[in-house]
Amino acid sequence: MEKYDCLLLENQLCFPLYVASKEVIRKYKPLLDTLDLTYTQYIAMMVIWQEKKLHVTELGKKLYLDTGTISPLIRKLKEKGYITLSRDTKDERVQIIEVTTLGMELREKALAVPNTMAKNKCIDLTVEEAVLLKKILEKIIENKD
Amino acid sequence: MEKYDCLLLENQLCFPLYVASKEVIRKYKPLLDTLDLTYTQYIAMMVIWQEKKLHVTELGKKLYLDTGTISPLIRKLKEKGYITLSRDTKDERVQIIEVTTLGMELREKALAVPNTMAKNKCIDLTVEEAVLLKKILEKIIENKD
DNA sequence: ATAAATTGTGTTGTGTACAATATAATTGCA
DNA sequence: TGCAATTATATTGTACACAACACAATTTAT
Repeated sequence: MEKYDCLLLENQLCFPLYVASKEVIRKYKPLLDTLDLTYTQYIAMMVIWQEKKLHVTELGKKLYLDTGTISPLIRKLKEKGYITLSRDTKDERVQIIEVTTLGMELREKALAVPNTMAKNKCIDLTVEEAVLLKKILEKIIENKD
Repeated sequence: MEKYDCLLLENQLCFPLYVASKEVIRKYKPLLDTLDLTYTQYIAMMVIWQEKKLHVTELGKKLYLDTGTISPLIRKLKEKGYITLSRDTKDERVQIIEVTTLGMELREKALAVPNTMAKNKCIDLTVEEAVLLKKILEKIIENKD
């Protein structure tokens, strides 16, 4: 055991985590391109499809994203016509995101994304591995200070 | 089982992967700040500390990074004085990265990073979980087209 | 009621990421 | 040999990602 072993790339856990994350997002890219969505826009739309109507802050919290990321993101989704933005009359600071008809139509097309990912075995793990991986990742995420 | 369940954020594997990766990098940030390194610069230095001398393309391959990312990255490391850049006389296209004395001194300070991460249980997993996680992540990475 | 603290959002600056394109140097092959 | 293909790298453009700062609206405490 050498003194510098702890600084070898191959001994890091953070590095395969970082690479795997990017690789998986890369696998999504060709599918998302057909919807004219980026990965971040895609996960944002997932929340919006489910909630139909929510605050910008709620979206940021669910996605673990900063306002500096969320602000331009929702502007893009609005430009594409998938959402509308308005202010809460009760609290003028709050911006309300609402999905449009076009946005809900996109959901139908988006069904092809997880289906194709599964069919093409883009993340080729056994069910047990996938379940375990998800559990361990969630443990890391919960471990936030 | 609803038709749209496959589009729920909580049913994705990609999302916790993406969040966990960012969270772990976020944990490194205060430690890396003391070295005036970003996370990407840190993993680049790991390879450079190990190899002492290598080509830009080799570095990119090891880090799974594009030239568009590597180019400005090594420029920064050169500005900080941790590496020198020169051209291979045998092949003028090739740019050679070499670690400087200052770069090797940084390695000593950098030992504190993995040590502190471990001490503070920044990724608080059991040894079995960590080993398993690494193995599953590497399986995902190998599954590249 | 009013100053202080908090909340919700936006902006700016720095640093990735990567696709697409460009270009010069080198290699391979007819 | 000469030219096409390949290789190594750089640049440009788009889109995050987040820290730091700003600011207005709201809430809290006195």
